[in-house]
Amino acid sequence: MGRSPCCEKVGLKKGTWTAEEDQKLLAYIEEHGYGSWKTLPARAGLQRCGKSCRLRWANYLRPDIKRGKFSLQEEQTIIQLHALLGNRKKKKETTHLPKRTDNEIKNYWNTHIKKKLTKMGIDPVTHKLKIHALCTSQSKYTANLSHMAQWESARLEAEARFIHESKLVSKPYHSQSQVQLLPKATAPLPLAPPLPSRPPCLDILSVWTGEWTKSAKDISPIFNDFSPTLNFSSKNKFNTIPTTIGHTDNSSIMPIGDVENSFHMINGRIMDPINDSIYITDALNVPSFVESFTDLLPNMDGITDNDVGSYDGRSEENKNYWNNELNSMTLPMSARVF
DNA sequence: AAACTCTTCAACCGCTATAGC
DNA sequence: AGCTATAGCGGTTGAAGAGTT
Repeated sequence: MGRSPCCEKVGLKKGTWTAEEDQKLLAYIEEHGYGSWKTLPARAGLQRCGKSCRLRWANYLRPDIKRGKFSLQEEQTIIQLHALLGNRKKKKETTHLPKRTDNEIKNYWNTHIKKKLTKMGIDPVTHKLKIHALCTSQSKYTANLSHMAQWESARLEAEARFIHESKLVSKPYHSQSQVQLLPKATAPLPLAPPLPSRPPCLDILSVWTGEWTKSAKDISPIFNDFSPTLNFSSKNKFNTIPTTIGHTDNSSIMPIGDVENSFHMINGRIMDPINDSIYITDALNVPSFVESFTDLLPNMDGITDNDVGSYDGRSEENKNYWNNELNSMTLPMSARVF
């Protein structure tokens, strides 16, 4: 009762659309607009069900659709969002790729990205290591990639929490972080919750970028010495590097500049592997986490690398997006990874 | 050049969510 | 509150083209 009969049941046409049908649908929508898909086919003179017309319009005839090969930027956005949101959020992905249809994104994920991740030894569903991959001749390479995929997945979860927590703690602790800039003789800092900075880390997307231009054979040597600790590098264009970091006892404020350092992440804090002490990032020099993270989720159509520097105007919109996303997302304790 | 296999992607299916009565 | 109509989503299918033998 509740469902409208399908095309088959009412004897309507199915299958590939003809140019003539397209023309009829376009002409009708241009004149009357779309909506009320149930009655539209009859009024437009089409032997199709409304659902078929709606899909044809949404996935093919709509004038603002971008066609052709996906760009690296688009691929990265899809992977990033898939890692965070999973399969059931194609609609969210289309909001970041407004000129691509959900069907196109879904197809591209299934036929290209999923396959490529699998080839790299990464489970496209969990973004984690596929056990059997370790048995292959490229075991070290695939293990490294998988390791990074797990870190990426864990990082995304942690970052989502950071946003949430930052909404609660960022203002009260701003003054404390400023104390860090004072000379060593000032009062010791209290232990603060992690500030909403984005720790630099290896990024699976960087590997993906490499895959665009290099074969696995070419890039595998880079990861031969990959260790269980995060390898921080300022060379990654996606990372925002804090200019200073310091111990919680304020005994030193250590500039890191271009120096590569290895740290552990424990409970969302950056840990010194030698002293096992906690670093606090300099909030004055680090963009808010929301700003740095949402830089990974650009609506970049038509925007070149040169434009990125003046792209700050979107941050407010993106903050709102991620706030909404977090409000709709629950992060159980079991999901905590650090 | 023919037969076969693989890949891609438009279109469909079946389900859920939601609005309106 | 319950029913119906409609929109929209994820999963799947199959035709067509590309690639391989």
